[in-house]
Amino acid sequence: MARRDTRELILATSLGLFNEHGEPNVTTNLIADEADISPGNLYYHFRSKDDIVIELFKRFLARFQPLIDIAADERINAEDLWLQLHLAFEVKGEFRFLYRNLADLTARIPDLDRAMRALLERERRSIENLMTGLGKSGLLDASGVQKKLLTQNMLLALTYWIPFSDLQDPEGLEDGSAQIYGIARVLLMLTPHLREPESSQLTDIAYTYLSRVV
Amino acid sequence: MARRDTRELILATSLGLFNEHGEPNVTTNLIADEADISPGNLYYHFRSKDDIVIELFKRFLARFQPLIDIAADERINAEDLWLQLHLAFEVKGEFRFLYRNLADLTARIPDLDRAMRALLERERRSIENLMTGLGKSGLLDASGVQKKLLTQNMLLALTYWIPFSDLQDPEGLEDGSAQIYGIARVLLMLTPHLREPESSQLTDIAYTYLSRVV
DNA sequence: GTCTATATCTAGATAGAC
DNA sequence: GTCTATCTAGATATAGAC
Repeated sequence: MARRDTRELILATSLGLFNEHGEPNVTTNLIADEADISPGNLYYHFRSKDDIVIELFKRFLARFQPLIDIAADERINAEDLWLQLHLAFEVKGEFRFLYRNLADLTARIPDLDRAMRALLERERRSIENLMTGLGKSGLLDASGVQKKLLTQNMLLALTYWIPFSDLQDPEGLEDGSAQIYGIARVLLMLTPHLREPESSQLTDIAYTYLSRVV
Repeated sequence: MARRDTRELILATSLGLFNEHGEPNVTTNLIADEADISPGNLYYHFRSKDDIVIELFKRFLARFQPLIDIAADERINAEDLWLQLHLAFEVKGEFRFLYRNLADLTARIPDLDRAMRALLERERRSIENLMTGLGKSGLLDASGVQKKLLTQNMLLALTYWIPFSDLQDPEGLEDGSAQIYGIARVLLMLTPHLREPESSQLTDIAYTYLSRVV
């Protein structure tokens, strides 16, 4: 098999196994076995197991980073917000192993630690930008402290809803229903602080999508 | 040293190290070293490392279980709710290693998996009881779907705020400020759905406590 | 590029003396 | 009850043939 193909095969296999069993529970031998290659071959393509994790993280970042840069723009309507959340949860679901063992992975791999901290910070700023935009439009009614707590609550849901859901109902992530719940969850945090009619509009949109999976 | 003392010493040392470094990163040799005993002695008192984890979980449960049984009662005033949340976050902070590696610990230790699932379910019901009580008193204004999402959001924060906070600011858990934020965070989810004057009352209480740490 | 065989290392756990 | 010494298993990673 061509060099490129095997490398991609290893990555795809690793991602699947990592997501299913958790990264610490997946050995390099298992990856090789599942990919129908030898352990030695795996180490021809990757220097270490951490190297695989780092490469997967890069792929995740390439997909995810653009999504939060969009939100840094000023105005955003309800449909856009939904779509953006949808894409965000979708990508995080595809790379959910990263969030399942976040603390240990960052403790073990300094590069990942830096990158993940930076990413969380960007996400936080992205949410702040969103709220600032809503505030300027006179749509958001919340004090400074409320905004701060609200931001952290949304970030918490954006970070840990996927692992939390995985814990209780792993299948929900496969069929996409868990992602829908995640979106609705984040929107519900926001709507009580929005002025009408936007609050009701966003609530309606959330309910419409929710009705597909409930 | 008496049998009892050494056993307790091992547990206390393990808890400290687990919380600080994460359970997977703490070896039995390190525990023994830190406790100034031999590895062999450790295995005289505990059959396995998992045994230590299970015993610590039992201690956690003995502290935590009573807290959520209180909430299952009908009426609860704002001060009680605050106190209950405070105690809950305090205990979870003391045993935070359990939540940092929740998925892997439950995957590895079947007894812990069952117990943790049962605990999460009890917590969920406890929150539902709280909201049902508030609804009966005419204080809570939320639809069925909203209640469900709100419940899950609160449970998410109750489960993952501690690890999330640990990730960003480990010291906040030592001085207790992270716990205060956790409480305010959960209360803020609830207040937008409460009728006046209870909503404002609860918000004021949250702010009062928050002002101590901001 | 890929394989088989193996080195290395570390963790959990045990044996047996004291 | 506690120690020292050691076993064993399993994981990452490498060496060298093909």
